[in-house]
Amino acid sequence: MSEQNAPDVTLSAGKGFLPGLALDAVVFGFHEGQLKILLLTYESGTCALPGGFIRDREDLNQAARRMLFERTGLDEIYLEQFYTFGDLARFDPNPLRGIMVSKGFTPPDDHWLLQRFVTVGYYALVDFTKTVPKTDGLADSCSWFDFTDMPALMLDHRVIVGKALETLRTNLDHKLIGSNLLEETFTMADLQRLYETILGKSLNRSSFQRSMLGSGMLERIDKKYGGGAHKAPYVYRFLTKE
Amino acid sequence: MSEQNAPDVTLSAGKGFLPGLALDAVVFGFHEGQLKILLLTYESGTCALPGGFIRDREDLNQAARRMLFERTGLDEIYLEQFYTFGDLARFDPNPLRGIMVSKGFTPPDDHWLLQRFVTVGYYALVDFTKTVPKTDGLADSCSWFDFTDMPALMLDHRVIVGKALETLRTNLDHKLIGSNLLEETFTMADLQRLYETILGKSLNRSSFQRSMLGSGMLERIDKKYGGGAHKAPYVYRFLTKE
DNA sequence: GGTTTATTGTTGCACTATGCGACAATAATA
DNA sequence: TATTATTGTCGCATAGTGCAACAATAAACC
Repeated sequence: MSEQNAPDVTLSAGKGFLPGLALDAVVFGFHEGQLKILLLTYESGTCALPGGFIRDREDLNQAARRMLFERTGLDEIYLEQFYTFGDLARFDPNPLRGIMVSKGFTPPDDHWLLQRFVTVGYYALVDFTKTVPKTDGLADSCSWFDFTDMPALMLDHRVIVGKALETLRTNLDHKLIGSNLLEETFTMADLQRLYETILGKSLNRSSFQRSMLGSGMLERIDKKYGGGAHKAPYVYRFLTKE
Repeated sequence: MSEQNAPDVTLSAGKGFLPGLALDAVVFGFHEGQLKILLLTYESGTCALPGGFIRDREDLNQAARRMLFERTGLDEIYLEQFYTFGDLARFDPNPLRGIMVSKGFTPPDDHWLLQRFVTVGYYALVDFTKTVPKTDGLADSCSWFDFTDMPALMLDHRVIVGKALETLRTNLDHKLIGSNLLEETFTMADLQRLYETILGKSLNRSSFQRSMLGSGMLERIDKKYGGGAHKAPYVYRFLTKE
């Protein structure tokens, strides 16, 4: 749980929000051959997933979209709920208390944000180039990190990230994951690098090309010149935007 | 959400439980070629999924196991969380109020069970022959229904069942679903019937047999005599109990 | 301008997985 | 003893994929 939206939320005694329930999002991006993740950093030094709370009269999934819009400036994000984390062990008020104290606010022990929270995990796929990360009230910054070079995260957020990646991997073939992480047009090499990065293993080039072309998801558009001292690759676009 | 465990829970004002959060389980069984589902029936005529609440000092998944043990008498159940339902539209106190009234208890409008609940969905696979269904405080009975002949369900429970089946289908190959729904030993025809029932389509017999044997999951044990006027089939057992 | 270099698009071959049909084996029944 | 229904297995056609090879070619180099 990343109890953001402070100070308004911090001071509100939780009024207007569902009690004990939060949501956290693993926001994936892809840029220059690197898988990226959006994280909040705090003055106290810790890092966390962007998260939020659910309003009294708001769908759970809608709350996730609202929170993501606040963090990324993006509407119509590819978003999927993947798991709800409710272990008792994730109940530890200290990290958040430290953050609040470093912001000059010393909460009482029974502050609503310091109670036990169950959190619903979402993962989102966004176009890195179109995202405008924006911090929330408590955090110091909201920014991209290389997935392979992630800092330590608050509470069980690392576990949440792990499960998100796992889900992303198993969904890679069936859902239009590429079309949400890449820009409008891309080369076959771009697409393969994305797949290899997500799966964490290298793929055979000709097999990959054949299967992608055979799937009928791609439209070949142009040729891309200026890519280096070699044959110019075709540029593709996804046919099926869902 | 099936707010069971009454009357104790009903009258407790929700003390000792996480507020606004419930869990519901889609319990699958398989018997005589039929997929089964465990449902609660109420005096008021409605039916619902077995469900429960999470204690203050209890893991979410542990609460699901506890609730399932109470309903089925089974420990060590194959259990998987698949989705959390939090639409505002599922907030409708009337069905539950009706149930309580039919039990002779007229709750105030602000009764804790009549507030909005988010529910975490689980599906469970159990050995039909070993299950001893047991009702809870509010329900009239807890019993098996043919999956193909399910009554109308309370609130959005039908949607929950649908998503559970969907998850079950996609997991059918990768997880040891057969070993949890069948008895210790079975014939290849039994196993194929299970797969066909879950997938909702017929499979080619020889291909199915070849792929199952090729997977290395099965151990051939005996021959089963007395099955009819035909060649006796082999009896198999799953090698990998996880 | 000719040559080199790196990358791309494509094809052939081997291997595996699977749908489908066929056939012999066989346990109970008539 | 013959019949019947079901089972275990095999052969063939087809689709998908890993791997290697090869020609095409845009930029860089001399």
